[in-house]
This record gives sequence, structure tokens and C-alpha cells, in this order.
Amino acid sequence: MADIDNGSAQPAPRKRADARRNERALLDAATAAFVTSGVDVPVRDIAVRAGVGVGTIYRHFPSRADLIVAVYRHQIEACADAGPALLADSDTPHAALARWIDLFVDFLVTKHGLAAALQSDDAAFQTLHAYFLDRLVPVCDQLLDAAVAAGEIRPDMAAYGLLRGVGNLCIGAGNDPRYDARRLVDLLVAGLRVR
Amino acid sequence: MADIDNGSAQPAPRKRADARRNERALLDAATAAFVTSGVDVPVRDIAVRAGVGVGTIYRHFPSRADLIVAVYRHQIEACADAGPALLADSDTPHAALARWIDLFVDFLVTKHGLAAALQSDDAAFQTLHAYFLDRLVPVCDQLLDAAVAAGEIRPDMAAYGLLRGVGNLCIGAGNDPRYDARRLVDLLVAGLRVR
DNA sequence: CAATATACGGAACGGTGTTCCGGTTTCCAA
DNA sequence: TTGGAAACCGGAACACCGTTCCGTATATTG
Repeated sequence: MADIDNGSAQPAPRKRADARRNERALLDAATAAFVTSGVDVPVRDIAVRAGVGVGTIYRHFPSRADLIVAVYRHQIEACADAGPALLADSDTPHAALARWIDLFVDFLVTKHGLAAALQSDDAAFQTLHAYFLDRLVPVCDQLLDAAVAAGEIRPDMAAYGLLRGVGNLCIGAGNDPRYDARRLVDLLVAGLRVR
Repeated sequence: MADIDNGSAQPAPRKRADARRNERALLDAATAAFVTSGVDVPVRDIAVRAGVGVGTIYRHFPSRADLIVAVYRHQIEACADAGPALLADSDTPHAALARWIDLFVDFLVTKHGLAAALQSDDAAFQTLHAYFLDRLVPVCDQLLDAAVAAGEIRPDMAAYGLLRGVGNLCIGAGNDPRYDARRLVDLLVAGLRVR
């Protein structure tokens, strides 16, 4: 994964300079294009921005999902890492859960089309789906377990379902001032509480 | 809108027989195709099923949304009509709201891709969006108002936002046994209650 | 500097929504 | 019944998209 491989063996024999240059250009171009036109921006647009051919995109990022993951990896990791920290800092596990989900919503609503791509059953987005799940489900599970243990929420909600629900609620947020995804997510999290 | 216009004037001079035949064939074909392949089924598939050319589809239904509305109009009307009835029959307004939303969810989860189309900002689906809103928002508003008047729920939730949230939660339901849209919707409606 | 592996670019392909127009069918009036 | 205008039909054609493929160019190595 890393460009600089300094392990004992060299299974990654360092890529050609132009390849590394193009990969960086592609990442920058995609980042900008996603902001301007959403994650559904046509592949050719990204290629033009980066000054490369479309073939080069597919060589570096076999599927659109790989490109999306590469662009947002840092932010997703940050979100995942924030889970345990919030659990330690918050008054109650439920408060930590609420704050963590808020972070997740913040991330999603600022990326046009990402929430929709996340739920798409298109095979091209399977990698994306898998990455989000791998990173976030365990964290969410930890928060849920803590809140259940504290007797704050019902014990029958799986992290997977909750995350998908939150993701779904974020679809289209930002396109319509009448639709407040954050508020609905808050309602959902509130509905989780034991009565 | 009606084929048989028996008003005083005849502003709709009765369509040609082949036109009516094709419109019916298209409606039947689309209904079947939507069940088999979802509402995103390619236009050509519907044309083949109906035994007509693609041009004929666009003549009768200028946008895919018009076709979807035509296919599901009866069920949507039934859902809208059920609102006042439930309000009269249920123990409390909140119960009526919950049961009505359940009806809406029932409808959405059995139509593959419809919930997604409903939230799409694609211009082709604007008619669909508008029809659902025109028919369902007033009903939902009535139920919400009653529940607020009864002191059961918070007064700051608009019907539009609630319906979009419910619609969003139904996206992808039925594709994945681990995702239970109905349960999340229940949670959302539960979160609406005053505490 | 030459040889070779590596990477590049963009034409080409298959699939989709949508438009357009020459030919056909229906229907009404004579 | 029949002629012809109006309405309608079919599918070719176009634009756009993701994806693949391969002849060419470039970087690296010895």
C-alpha cells in the first residue's frame, strides 16, 4: 500500500516515476472533481483534469470505488479513530454514540453522492461498501455494546443496520434545504433509547 | 387524465384505437418489467415486452417518471386515502401515524428501486417526486398535526422531511436480509415522541 | 547507450436514455 | 365505400457513459 516500502524484503519494487506522478495527479484531480461534481463525476472529466488518458485511471484505480476510497481514506480513518476517544471523553456511552454518528453524518453530507454510492448495489461499489463496513462497523459495535451495557439503549440493534440507516438518511442531504438529514438521524438515535 | 371523458365539453377528442391499445400494453409491460427488474429496467426491455418501438413509449410517457406514476397511481391513491381512515380507527393519532407510515413502507419496499428513484435529483424523476409529495404530504401533515394536538409528538417535524426520511430508509430494503428498513422506520417514528 | 519492462493514451466497444422522421394506420367526411 | 388528412408507429441514429485493449512512448537498468 505504501509508496515507501522499508520492510525487510522488497515485494514492491518501487513504481516508475511517471506512474507515481500520475497517481498523485489523479488523486488531486479526483478530489477536486468530487467537490465540484460529486462522486459520480464522469471518468473522462477526472482524466482531463489530471491531464491523463482514461486508461491510466483504470490502471491505477481498477474501479471507481478504489478511487473514492483513496481520496477519502484519511477522513474515514479519522472517523473510525474518533470512536474510542469519544467513548472515553463523553459522559455516557449513548452520548458518545450520538457524537460519533454526528461525525459520520458530517462526513457524508459534505460529499455529494457518496451516501448514495455507498448504498448502491452496483458491483463497482462493492469495494467501497466493504471498506466502510470494515472500518466503521467494529467501532460502532463497540459504542453500541457500551451503551447497551450501561442500560441506555435496546440490545437488539446491530451496527450494520444502524450504519446503513444513517447512511441512507444522508442521501440527498445538501441538495434541499427542506431536508435536514442530521435531524432525522438524531431522531433515529433517540429512538434507540430504552423507554 | 381519464380515457372516458364524459364532461360537458370534449377537450379530449378520444385517442385513436391503436394508441389506446399501445398505452394499455405499455402499462401492462411496465408493470411486469418493474416487478422483474425494478423501476430502472431499460426502456428497450419494456418496449420489447409491449411489442412496440421505443418511440412509442416516449410519446405516451414523456419521462420514465410518468410511466412509474401511471403504474403505481392506484396504490399511491389507496395509501393517501388510508390516512384519514386510520386516524378515525386508531386509538391515538400517533398510532395512526405509525400504521400509515407502515403502509407507506410496505408499498416502497416491494418496488425495487422505487425508493431510490424517489430521492434521485435526476430531472427525469421530478414528476415522480412531485406526485408523491402532492398526494402524501397533506395526509402526513394531517396525521402529524393530530398527534401534535394530542401532545404525543414534538411539534417541529415537517411532513416533507419525515416522508423523505422514511423513503430514504427504504432504499435497498429487500436486497439484504441484514438490513431491516421497517425496524429503522419504527425507531424513527418512536424518536418523534415527546419524552 | 541499448534493451526491456513498464506505463501511457485514446480509439473502440457495449449499453443506456432520448430524439427524429419516413412510413403506416386510423378515422371521418364525402 | 373510399379518399386523404391527421395521428401514430417503429426503429435508426445520436449523445453520453463506463470499460477494455493494444500500439506507442518512456523510464530504468545493466
